[in-house]
Formats: sequence, structure tokens, C-alpha cells
Amino acid sequence: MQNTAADKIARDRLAAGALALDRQLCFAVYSAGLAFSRRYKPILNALGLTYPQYLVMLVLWEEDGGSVKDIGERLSLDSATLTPLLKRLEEGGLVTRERDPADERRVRIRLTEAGRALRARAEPVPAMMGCAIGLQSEALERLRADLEHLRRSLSGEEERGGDAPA
Amino acid sequence: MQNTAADKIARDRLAAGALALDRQLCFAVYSAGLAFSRRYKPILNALGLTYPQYLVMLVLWEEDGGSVKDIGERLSLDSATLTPLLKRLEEGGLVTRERDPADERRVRIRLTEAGRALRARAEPVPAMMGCAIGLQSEALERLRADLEHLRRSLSGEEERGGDAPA
DNA sequence: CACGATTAAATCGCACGCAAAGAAATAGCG
DNA sequence: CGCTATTTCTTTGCGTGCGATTTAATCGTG
Repeated sequence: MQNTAADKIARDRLAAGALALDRQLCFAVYSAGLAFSRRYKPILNALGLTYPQYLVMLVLWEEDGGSVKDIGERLSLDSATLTPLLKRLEEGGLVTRERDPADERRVRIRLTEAGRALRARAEPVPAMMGCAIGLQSEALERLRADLEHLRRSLSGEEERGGDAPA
Repeated sequence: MQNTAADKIARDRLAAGALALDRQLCFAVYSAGLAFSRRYKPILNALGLTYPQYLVMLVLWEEDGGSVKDIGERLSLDSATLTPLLKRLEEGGLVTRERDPADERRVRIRLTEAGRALRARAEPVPAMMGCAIGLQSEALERLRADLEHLRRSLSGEEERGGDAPA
């Protein structure tokens, strides 16, 4: 595989096409997501949480006592992911898992006292992360909103304002 | 945990704080990333690739013959992630893995004929994904650029007013 | 009430993503 | 040259994500 100059030119022209890594929105999102989780890791480590566990705790701090499915809908994760994660939170003493007496199919997740107490220690986390981001809050909010729109489009939750339903 | 109306109001005020899930940029990125990979899955399945494998192939289609480290730097993934992934691509007959004779620490990754041929089948993928996204291309590009900036900030590649070489 | 359909979790298998430790080769320095 | 430090890749272990399957409970219909 010797590369002649002509070969390289030919490859570069192809690379400039639709498959160019650097123009993939998906890669930008993927890569930013990894960067986020790496940045969060040492901070959340101090709280004894992984990044997905932190997200689950955010849900619970807003709305305690939901079922596994409820939490899954909030985060768009399914029970195959959440069940083991929630068991680890339970082992860590942050939540309890109990079958709902009114519907034994459901498992209700409730914060323990330790789980609620952890909220205070998590309070400064967003500000700490904010320092790591070089964007003004208006730009941040626009970016967040664009991503939410993107997620909705990708999930097929089209919300008509221009997107013709198939 | 009976919820009185007062409790709920108290919780909502807390939820409106910095820890509110729906105002976390990190969650928007995380969630959009998962939505992307779910959307890509059936398409890439037809090519016999996972989503991270697809990203590696994008790199190789642009620049063949790099080392594991080279690919890792392009995608910001380390060799612990890439080694097994590349072995699977090798098993699938898409790449070869050979120690570099000039430096036996390196493993050079090269596309096989099948690996190069797969490019043609991948060509329509971006257009297929484009249809799934409800944004104009200008907005898309702005979003992509914002995310790239975000990734850089998070990775500590700060470039305040241009990339200051360390 | 019976019984098939649906729903909610759990379980299993596989592929990441990464920290930590290990192995092999090279670089650097006296 | 010799020896240590560094670089590159590999391996191991753990925690996600998720498809597929299983189990148990509830729903809907007759």
C-alpha cells in the first residue's frame, strides 16, 4: 500500500464527501458525550456515583418514588440497563426497591435518607461543570434546546413544526 | 412518603434549581448521543458494523494504515477500547493488524479489500440519517461546531481566542 | 370467571469505555 | 554501552446500553 501523491489526492477528495468524520454531527455528539462523562468522573467519584447513576439521582431528586419504567422514560433507558444500576444504588444505600403492592409488576424506587442527603453534596456540581465550559449561558441554552430537538427528531417524536410525518 | 401539596411545591422549587435534569446540557448531549446510536443501529446492522466500529471505519476511509494510537487520537478513545474493537473488525475481514517493523510497539491497522469495498455501501448512510433529522443544514453545522467547541472546552483544549500552543 | 394479550422487571449475552496493571519495545541519559 | 523512563499495545475488571428472552402480574374479552 504505497501511497502515491495521486492516491492521496483521490482519498482526500473522497474524505471531503459525506463520510468525512469531521462533518458528522453524530460524531460531534458522541465525542462531546464522552468528554462530558470524563469530565464528570472525578467529581462524581467523590460522591460515589457514576455518570448514569448521577442522572438517575437527578430524576429521583425531582420526583421520588417512581417505578423503574418511569425513570426509564425520563432518561430514555430501559429496564435492562436500569435494573442493575438501581441494584447498585440500593447496595450503596441511596435507594430502596420495593414491589408496588397495588401492582406487583412494578418496582418503586425511593430515596433513602442518605440518598436525599446526597443532594446537598451534589448541589455545587453544575457550577463546577459550568466552569469547565467555555460558552455563555445563552449559547448554552440554545445548544441544549437544539440537542433536545435533535433527540426528539431522532427518536421519532416529531413535533410537526416543519417535520412532515411519514 | 405521602406528598402534600406543600411538599410538591417545595420539591418543584428545588427541581427548578441547578440540578434540574431538563436544564442539564450534559443530559441533552448524553440523550442525543443515545438517540443517535439507536437510530444508526438498524442501518449499520445491515453493514455488519456497530456504531463505534463505523466511526473507526470513517477514520480508516480517510487515512488508512495508522496505528491504534493514531485512530484513538482521532476519536479520543484509548487502546483498551480500540484493541478489542479492532480485533472484531479483523475477524470480520475488514482490516488487518500488523506490528510496524520500524517500531514493534506499534500496530498498524490497514483496510482489506473488503474494508475498502464497504465504503461504497456506507456512502448513502449520512443521507439516510439526514432524513431523520429535523434541522436545516446551516443549523446542523452550527450545532456541530458548537459541540466541537464544547468538546474542546471539556477536554481542556481551551483555545481562548485561538489555540494557544502550550 | 377463564384465558390469551399486554405490561413491567429481571436475566443473559455482547459490545463498548475506561481505569489499572502488565508486557514488550524504544528512547534518553550518564 | 547499560540502565531507567517512556511509549505502545494488551489484558482484566467493572459499569453501562441494549436486543432477546423469561417470568410474573394485570388487563381485556367473551
